[in-house]
Amino acid sequence: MAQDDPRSGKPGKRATINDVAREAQVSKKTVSRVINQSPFVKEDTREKVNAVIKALGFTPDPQARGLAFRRSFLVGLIYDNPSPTYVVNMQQGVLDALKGSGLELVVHPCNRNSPTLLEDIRGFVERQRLYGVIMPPSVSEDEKVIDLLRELDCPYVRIASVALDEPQAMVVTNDWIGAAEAAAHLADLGHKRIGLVRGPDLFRSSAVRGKGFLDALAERGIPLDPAYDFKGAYTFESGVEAGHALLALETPPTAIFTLNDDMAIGVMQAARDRGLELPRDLSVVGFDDLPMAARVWPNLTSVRLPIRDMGRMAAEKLLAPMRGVDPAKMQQPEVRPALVVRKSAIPSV
Amino acid sequence: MAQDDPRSGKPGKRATINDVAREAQVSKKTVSRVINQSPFVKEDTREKVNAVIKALGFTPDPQARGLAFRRSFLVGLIYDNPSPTYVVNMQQGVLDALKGSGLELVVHPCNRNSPTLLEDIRGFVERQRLYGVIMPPSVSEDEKVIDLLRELDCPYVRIASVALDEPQAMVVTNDWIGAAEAAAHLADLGHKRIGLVRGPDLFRSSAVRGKGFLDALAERGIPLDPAYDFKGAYTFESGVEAGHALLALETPPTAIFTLNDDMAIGVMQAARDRGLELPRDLSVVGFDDLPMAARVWPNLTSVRLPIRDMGRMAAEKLLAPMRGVDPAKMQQPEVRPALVVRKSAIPSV
DNA sequence: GCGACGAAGGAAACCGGTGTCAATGCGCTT
DNA sequence: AAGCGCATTGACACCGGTTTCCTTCGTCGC
Repeated sequence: MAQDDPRSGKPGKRATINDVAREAQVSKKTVSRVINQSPFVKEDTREKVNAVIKALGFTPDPQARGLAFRRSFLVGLIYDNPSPTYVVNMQQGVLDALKGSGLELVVHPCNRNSPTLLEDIRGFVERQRLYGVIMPPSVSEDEKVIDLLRELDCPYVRIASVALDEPQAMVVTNDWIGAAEAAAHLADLGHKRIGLVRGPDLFRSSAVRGKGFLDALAERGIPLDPAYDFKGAYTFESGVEAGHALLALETPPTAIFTLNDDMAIGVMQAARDRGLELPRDLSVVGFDDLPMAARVWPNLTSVRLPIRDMGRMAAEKLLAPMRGVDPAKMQQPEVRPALVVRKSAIPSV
Repeated sequence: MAQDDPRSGKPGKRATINDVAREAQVSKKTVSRVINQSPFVKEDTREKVNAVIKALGFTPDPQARGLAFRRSFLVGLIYDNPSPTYVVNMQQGVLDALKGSGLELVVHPCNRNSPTLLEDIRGFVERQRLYGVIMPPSVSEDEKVIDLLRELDCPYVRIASVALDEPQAMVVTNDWIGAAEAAAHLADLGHKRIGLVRGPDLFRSSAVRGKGFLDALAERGIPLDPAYDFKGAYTFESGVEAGHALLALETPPTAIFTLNDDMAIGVMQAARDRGLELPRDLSVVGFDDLPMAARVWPNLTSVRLPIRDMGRMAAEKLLAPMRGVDPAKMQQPEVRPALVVRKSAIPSV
């Protein structure tokens, strides 16, 4: 029957809903019902329409659909995380989940310090009528941004190390346990004098990881000398600084746990600058397990977060309504970090 | 006058073109003309309309506009480059150029080895009616993909180390000169036995960089021992392999140039595994200048490509028609890599 | 046998812009 | 003064879907 249609097979022309309707001898509204899985279509009709859709290779136009729906089929990824690895893995995870859903991913980096942050995001979300937004830290921890999204009535999912929102709008990572495992690892290696290099307060992860570390040490009866507690900035440079500061102490630590990998590598750099041999003279453990961690010498022991999975889970939460899943009833798989033991931390002498 | 409009100031309702038309007492077509910078609008009218647009905070709906234009306001970034740093920097550059244009960036990773690559891209481009596409290597070098985009009548800009297309559809990087500078650097340091670790043939950059290296050495009368010419895979692991292969030779090279940083770091790893001390026993130079290059020990001398700028330039080429610039007449700033000298290459003993 | 009701499907308006084409008004020519 | 050409503008259909509302039909209860 397709050959009765003068336009079938003609390349360069996309089939429209009207073509399908004509070919299937139904109204376009019925085709629309089939597309949108309306339950008010007889089984026969549905099959007939689906057959024509397949024969014509029809795909509904997202723009037209979006116009009518007053909502686009675009998911925004709003991020301010400076780590390329983090961003790309997160994107990948989100795309994994979006595959086949008809949604596309629009990336939107932002700067939390910018005075125009809110206008910027408002413009983006409002103009594009986003289907939803996914945000990793630290922008996910900005309540002003969240308030804005609520005002704009834009669904969102936040990724963070603390449950800041209702479960269906959050993917929570258990950074606490990751840091605790790292601390336990160092303690088990016999270290007593363990330094801590934190991140900036702007990141909730810094506080959570720090607490995990302290709790694990406390459990083992190892105190944290306040002089061993250094506040860094999650940057390589601040790691170098931290390394020098801690290693210059009269009785320096025999091991240092940094709350991210960039700082760990900075600490290693500082140690080497000071003539120490690694890992003999200093054990180091990081957090994030960047690709770099496996490349530096000595290979860095670090805590890995399943970032891609986190992105996928966030997107799945966003899609839950579309899939007819009650988001409140979605299982909440815990995101557990894993300690990746390499060579930068060895038994204390 | 805005207060005459009962809807002005009402939050939650976006102003439409009809609101503007009513308020400005013109037809919506005229408003449309103003939006689209049509020259057939009297100056008075244009100003009046613009005033109302500003007063109402009107922004045209990209979906509606796209529907009428039969083209969306989305730019696709189709990539298969495995390096997160590369991808994120490229994204940033593209976004730099897109800022204020009303276009958004949709990311679309792909796999050149996938049998569904073409269908995948076709679906993406056709369904979204993309405004244009930007492609970095290696997918930018896939002529099947390019043919497809031409068939779909989708504007594109390719980024590559070889001029594969018309100038307005290309951003060409001069990888040749980057590699030549690296080779010259090693030669100037007194090295005579210099090894080369290439990338896979799938990447044109590998051939171009390799040629730059060979040309520079030839110019200095230094031959490349075929045994020193190793074909890697642009991966860390292949770098390790290359390092072992070259360093196991009876008279191993005193310096190794790898065509990317991942392999350089692999070579360094292999050297260390074999008991060599770096950089004393082996000089290494890489290409890409990943963030990692400045972190590893010894800090890696490498060739930096301005990836963000490349992304920006590519997007600017895509935008040229919209901006009324004749793309053939755009200046073609050459993308020159720069050798970043660090500590991994030192004078030959 | 008849009205009520729910399922199934269709006609027309609508989402918010753009294209087409004709109408208007103006200055200038002849 | 009529005619002409150009700059400006608007009416209306259209882009490709969805929503609203209405019709039709088969079935059920009384």
